[in-house]
Amino acid sequence: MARYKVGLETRERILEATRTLLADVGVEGITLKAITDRAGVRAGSFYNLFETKEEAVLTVVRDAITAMDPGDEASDTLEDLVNAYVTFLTEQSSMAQVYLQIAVTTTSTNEPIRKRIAKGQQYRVERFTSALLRDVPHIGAAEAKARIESLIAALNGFGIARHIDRSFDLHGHTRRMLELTTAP
Amino acid sequence: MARYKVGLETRERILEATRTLLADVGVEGITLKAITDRAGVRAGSFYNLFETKEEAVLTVVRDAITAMDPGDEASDTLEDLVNAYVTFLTEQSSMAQVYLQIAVTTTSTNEPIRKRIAKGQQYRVERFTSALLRDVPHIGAAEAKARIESLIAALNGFGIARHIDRSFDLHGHTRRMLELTTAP
DNA sequence: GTCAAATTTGAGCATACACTCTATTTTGGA
DNA sequence: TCCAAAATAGAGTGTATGCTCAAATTTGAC
Repeated sequence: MARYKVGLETRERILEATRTLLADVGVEGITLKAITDRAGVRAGSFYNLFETKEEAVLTVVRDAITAMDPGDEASDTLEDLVNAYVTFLTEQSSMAQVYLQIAVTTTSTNEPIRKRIAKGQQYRVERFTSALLRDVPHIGAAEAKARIESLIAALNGFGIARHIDRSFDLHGHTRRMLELTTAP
Repeated sequence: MARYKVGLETRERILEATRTLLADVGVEGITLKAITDRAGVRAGSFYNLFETKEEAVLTVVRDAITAMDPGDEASDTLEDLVNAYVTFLTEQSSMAQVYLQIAVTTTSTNEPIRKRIAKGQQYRVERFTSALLRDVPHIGAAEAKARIESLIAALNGFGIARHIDRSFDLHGHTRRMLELTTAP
């Protein structure tokens, strides 16, 4: 448990190294050597701060899931919410990358994590649905929710498409999807 | 190189074991022991057929990418193409799962594979765009392509959403997305 | 049934891996 | 400056991992 300032900084360096390795190389590239090399520390330092390598990886995974959770601002329009999500996908790219990887690879052996992700997605659906109903109240709650579920899943698909092909027009497709979702 | 019938069958068993392990456990669970246990063979048999573990994994990856490639039928409607894709996502679930995992985790170190996936996606975009233009010719080629890119990325996002949450209505959302895409 | 080719087994090898533990160095407060 | 707590380095340990290789078994054609 880090107490001193240098320990806290080392911890953060280790987590950042783990995160960028996950994003860059994938889970198979996560060895202790790769983490410590990237963080600029040695094994002893690592184990002073984390009990196991697994603990560091799980911390990064939890951070990524938490980072993808919507904030609690009460006054956002759907457009603001969508743009914030897309901005996150593009600007926090290693965090978003870790999140998408987890979302795809989470298996029955990782049931708690899968549920955590599903819960975050449901929360996002609720928040985006509320925002949509403020914009177009007459479409009804069930229709609004269905539209938002499509929207959010599509945005995740757009994030992946952009990863595969850098020329994918993430903002253009987001705008199109937003127009279709908010159509009266 | 398998010559006898039993060798060919063993090879297929090994590939299937590798594929289902990738889908079930992810790349970190791919050890030689896990593969051979699941395939019901021993290490020597494995290495009679594959030079390295990596070769077996890459073969499975390539098979998954190839399986996701659209077929060459010339007369399909967009609805047929979309339904075939979605059926594949749901019924060939370990193959689709491997594909989505590869798509998300492919990194700069796997540039040839990323390009292979991007090429397959582009081909799918072309085929689906042609089908859309047969349905609604007046929207123009650029608009049709943009709509199809959104559609395909969204379908992939739907596949992931269903993986996270089994209650995600894949067919319902697909239908909605298809209607929006084909709107005049 | 025979027999050469193919396949399979499994003991063993080298090494990468996660981790321990002790000596040394650094930090931070008095 | 002192000193206890915290942090760090790195040699070493045990084991999991990918793979080799020779003996044994099976396959398939004649």
